[in-house]
Amino acid sequence: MELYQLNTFVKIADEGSLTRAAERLFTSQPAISAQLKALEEELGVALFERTSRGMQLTAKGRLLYDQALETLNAAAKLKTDAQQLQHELVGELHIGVHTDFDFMRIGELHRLLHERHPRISPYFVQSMSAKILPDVRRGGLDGGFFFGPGRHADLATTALTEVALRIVAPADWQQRVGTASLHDLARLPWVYTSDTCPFHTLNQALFADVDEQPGKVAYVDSEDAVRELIRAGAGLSILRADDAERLQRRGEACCWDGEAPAISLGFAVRRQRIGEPAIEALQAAVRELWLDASAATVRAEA
Amino acid sequence: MELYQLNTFVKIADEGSLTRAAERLFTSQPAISAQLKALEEELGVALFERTSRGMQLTAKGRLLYDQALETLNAAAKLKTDAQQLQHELVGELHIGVHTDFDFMRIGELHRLLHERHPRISPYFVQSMSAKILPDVRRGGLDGGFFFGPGRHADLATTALTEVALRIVAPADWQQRVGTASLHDLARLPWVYTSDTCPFHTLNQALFADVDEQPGKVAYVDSEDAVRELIRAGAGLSILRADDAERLQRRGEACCWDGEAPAISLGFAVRRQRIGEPAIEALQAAVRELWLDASAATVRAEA
DNA sequence: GGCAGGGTTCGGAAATTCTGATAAGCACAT
DNA sequence: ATGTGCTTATCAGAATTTCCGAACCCTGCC
Repeated sequence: MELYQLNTFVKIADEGSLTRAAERLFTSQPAISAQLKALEEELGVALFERTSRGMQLTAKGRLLYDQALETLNAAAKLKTDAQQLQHELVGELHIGVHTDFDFMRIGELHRLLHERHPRISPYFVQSMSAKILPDVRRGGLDGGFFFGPGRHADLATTALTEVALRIVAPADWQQRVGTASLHDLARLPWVYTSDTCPFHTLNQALFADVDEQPGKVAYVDSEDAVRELIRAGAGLSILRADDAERLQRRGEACCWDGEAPAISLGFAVRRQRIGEPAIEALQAAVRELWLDASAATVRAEA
Repeated sequence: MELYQLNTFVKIADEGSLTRAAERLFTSQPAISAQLKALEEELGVALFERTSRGMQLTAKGRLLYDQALETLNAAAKLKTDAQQLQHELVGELHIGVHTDFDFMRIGELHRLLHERHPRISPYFVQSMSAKILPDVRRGGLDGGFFFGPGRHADLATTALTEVALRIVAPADWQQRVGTASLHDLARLPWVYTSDTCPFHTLNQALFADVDEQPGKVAYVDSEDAVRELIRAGAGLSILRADDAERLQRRGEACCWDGEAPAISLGFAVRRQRIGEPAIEALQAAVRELWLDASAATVRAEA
């Protein structure tokens, strides 16, 4: 039993005649006669009554007609859906996000992707720069944001912007930190997210001139934890300037007045996968969001 | 796009391998490779990712897999349903009933037919002997009950039973009718259902000896109307004995004490259609109900 | 009785599908 | 590195299926 047989079955029933059905199917009358005969034999049911004026559905034929139509409709839908999919991007994108979702404008990114490619399901996974880049390289993530240089032979990275940083301390350290020099700060206890964290690298660069290594150090595994330790008075840390100033406004921390270097925000995908439509779409959306002038304007207005 | 292609699509997806799918489909690996290729080209969608260890559904393939399965299931259901129908009787039977449904045990007949042939829809149409037989001959009815001889070259009739009749009169005619002779009755007004009604013929036979024709006559078109006219005091009529006696018990009529001939109850189908399974089934059910000893017993017990 | 319009059957042609051998790619073990 | 074992892709020719055109049969109608 094949679809073309069901189709001729339905057409014969609609037309009530082999001859007319043959015309509508652009074939010869004996051809569809044979198709129908084969179908009837396979089903073991006489679908039509042959009269001298054409073909008339039998009672059984009428019962099966609806099911034939259903089957054909299911097949037709499959085909049109497939051809719809032809030029669409479909699938999942796993995207590593290394810091606050709102700062990273993940909502906007999601909307952008969904508008252009409604059949792509993005998964945003919170992680750290230090874990995101290896995950992208290994294929666990399709793309990811990161701080720092991010130089890898097999990663294609896009520099998005520079993010201002500040050195923050617990709120009641205002006295100790206010006028301190870098040299002074180095003696105080520090908190990092991990030793592969780009902030850590940055820090070491910061103290390269000062030949003094930070005193007591705590390692935690998220920026949330850093903020918490600062609130708890554990030590200094480097945070995004906006983050730091918000803490200060709330009285949960104080900022060191001196210069802290900016860090570059980037987005990485595997170099090997460049050319894949979904990867291209992802990169395009990220670039549009962070680099495109018009998008930036929209953001400023919002 | 054909069902066999959808089937191999699904099988490949299930097995994750062309080779294994080929085995399950009892064909060669190149054959299904070609089938899949043709399907993918027609849909314009890559359904699988070819890896060195087999075939893996793409995201689009996964979306279309369900629809392919649905289509195949619809087709499979069509086929099994057809093969189910193969040995079933399907269709409508229009059956003419010329007198009370309960007396004709139409409920039992329906139950009998439905048990044996659940896909047959019987339509019981109330009519009169005089209309039923021509309708059966013309094909408007598939079968019908009738009173009287029912001799027709193109009808196959089954004699079911003899039905006792009685002559009834309005309740307050007790005096006029009680000891009357046929000769007396002939002078009184009569009511018939129609002049082609077998009762009418019967009546004329009844008065053949008596050379006196019934006096005033009313024609109506149903037994209900006859009963109504008797209640209204319009005239005499012939009714089934059970019917007549029931009227008498209720005080709505009185019965003439003399002999009234019985009339034969028959069932007719077109002779030409003997051999058609549905017609045979109908005849069989009617005969079983009216002629079969065991069925008669059951009726007596009930 | 002939005609027209319908469906069926037939042999040969055309198209499709299948097969078996072969090639080529990848993973894993040696 | 090399070989082995697995996979899928491709090809030419064989096998099968489907199709066409011409016959034929049946029925209803003139």
